[in-house]
Amino acid sequence: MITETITSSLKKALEDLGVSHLPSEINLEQPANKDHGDWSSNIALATAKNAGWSPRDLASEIAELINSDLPNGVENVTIAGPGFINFALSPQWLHDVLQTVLDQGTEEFGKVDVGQGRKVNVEFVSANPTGPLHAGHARGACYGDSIASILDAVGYEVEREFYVNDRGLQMGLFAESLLAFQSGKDVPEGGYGGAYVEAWSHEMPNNLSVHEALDWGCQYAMEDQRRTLEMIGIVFDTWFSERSMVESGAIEQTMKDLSEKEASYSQNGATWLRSTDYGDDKDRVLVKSDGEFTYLTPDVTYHREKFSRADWLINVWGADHHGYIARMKAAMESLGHDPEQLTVAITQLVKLVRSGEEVRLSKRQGDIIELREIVEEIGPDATRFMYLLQSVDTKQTFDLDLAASKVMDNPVFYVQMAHARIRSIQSKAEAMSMWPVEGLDIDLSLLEHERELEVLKNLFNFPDVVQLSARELAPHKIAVWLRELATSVHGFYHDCYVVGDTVPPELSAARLQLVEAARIGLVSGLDLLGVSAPDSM
RNA sequence: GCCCUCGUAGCUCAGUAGGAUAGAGCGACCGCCUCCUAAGCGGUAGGUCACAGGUUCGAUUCCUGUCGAGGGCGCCA
Repeated sequence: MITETITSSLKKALEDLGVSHLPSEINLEQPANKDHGDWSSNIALATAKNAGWSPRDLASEIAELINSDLPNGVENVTIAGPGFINFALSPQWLHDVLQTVLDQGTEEFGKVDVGQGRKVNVEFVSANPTGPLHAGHARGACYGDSIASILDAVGYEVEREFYVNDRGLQMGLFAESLLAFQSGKDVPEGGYGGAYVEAWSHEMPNNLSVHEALDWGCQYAMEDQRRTLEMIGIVFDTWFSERSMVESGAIEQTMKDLSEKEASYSQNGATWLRSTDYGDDKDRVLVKSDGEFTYLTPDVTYHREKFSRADWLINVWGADHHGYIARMKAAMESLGHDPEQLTVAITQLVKLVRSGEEVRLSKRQGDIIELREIVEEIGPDATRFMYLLQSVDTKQTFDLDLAASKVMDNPVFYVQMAHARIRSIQSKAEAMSMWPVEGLDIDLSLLEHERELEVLKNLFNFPDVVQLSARELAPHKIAVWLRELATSVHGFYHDCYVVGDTVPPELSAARLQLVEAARIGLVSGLDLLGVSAPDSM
């Protein structure tokens, strides 16, 4: 690859000049400014001081050495600014990129093997089975599914998991609320009064015990949530039941083990986790003085169970749960697990805006905005793309009008449109028997238009973007890259006619190759976000 | 009081394992269709990267502090 050629030429020049103390890796970057060449190195700036040179002199010597024996594909080397070394390349390297993309196709392009088959468990959504999924669940749902896809692409063995809180106080209240609605009584204190509870209660068979109503309600809610998630293409491998850990005795076992490791103690009639031993602010109650578990205890058991199935655990939690991280890590550490192998990704809140006004999510009134409503309003693709467009570290303002609009302002349509245009070109070429191209000699060196090279540069970046988004668990980097690729595709489309009377057949053939590579790029990126690539808009 | 995530163009947001003149979309203004989707392309205007120190050849990026926004600090989940 060309970048390796450049770095080895830099290394050789540095050796020839007697510069030691090289950094472990020589980094190259693509300068924003085209006057600075195709690739740039700051190695002279980084090493000059130790070597006793001025950065600019060192850069100048390096450039002279490389210029005297230019590596294949490099046209010239110049220095600029405080001591940057800039490489101008012939377009050949981009034609190589094109060929690689075509050879790899959508199955391979952008995939690498940094995970090496290690098992990662991504737990997300995990909403209580006491009602439909609402807007607040959506960001974590889209995010969790996308990072799972990205980790899969970089070689991890991924399990998507939903933790079902099918026992405990909330479930009891939910069951009683269903029964109350069914028999026309008042909802119990702290119960669920939403309109959906009343609607569901009419579906429920009569004369159920509280226990039976709980089972029924849990199943009904899970089924409702599963269908909603399916609407946006999210399918879980595992739905893990909290209750199953009571029945199997796993929770009791965990209590016993914590006690044996002296990670827990009794005080004031309750059992406490000694979480301050591992950096938590205060110790936490595991078993209340009334004998009931707190929510923490099954959850600790659950995480421990997950560790028996995976090498790396990722939890996607909302910002309101961040205070919970320390105690969970402390619990895992006291049970002998490495807290570094538990990653908690926090998603900040989303503010929904419609007609320029914030959509209030008032759960107390029961008038929650259901995720289903959003998907029905704007469609699954817009739902996923809009949620993933932005870093989950920042509060998001989600404009429902924009997401629903079928105009260029809408990023998802902009990207999908690029794909639709490509398919349009391909079907036209197909009708003229120019595509697919078979067995012909295709001269990719005909591709030297600025717009063509721009598309190829973006394609070149994709594997790095995938790795970076995996390392940082940041799907928005994929979304941003897709917008850039789409921009270059629209520019190419505008300035470079592919199939037509005015285009020489050899150029058409070469451009059709580029079009196919761009298609592979768009499909590959969209796939990681769970967004479709339609043939027409 | 302590902890977490933020503060970048009028708006919505990228960018930062330290790099050259800080980017995109929208909105505003000005151009571009006999031909593959004008659902597009190009250009102009718009910034003390919240503020103040520090480290560095170089800081929007790293460190400290201040201010501002949201979230968290339960024998609730």
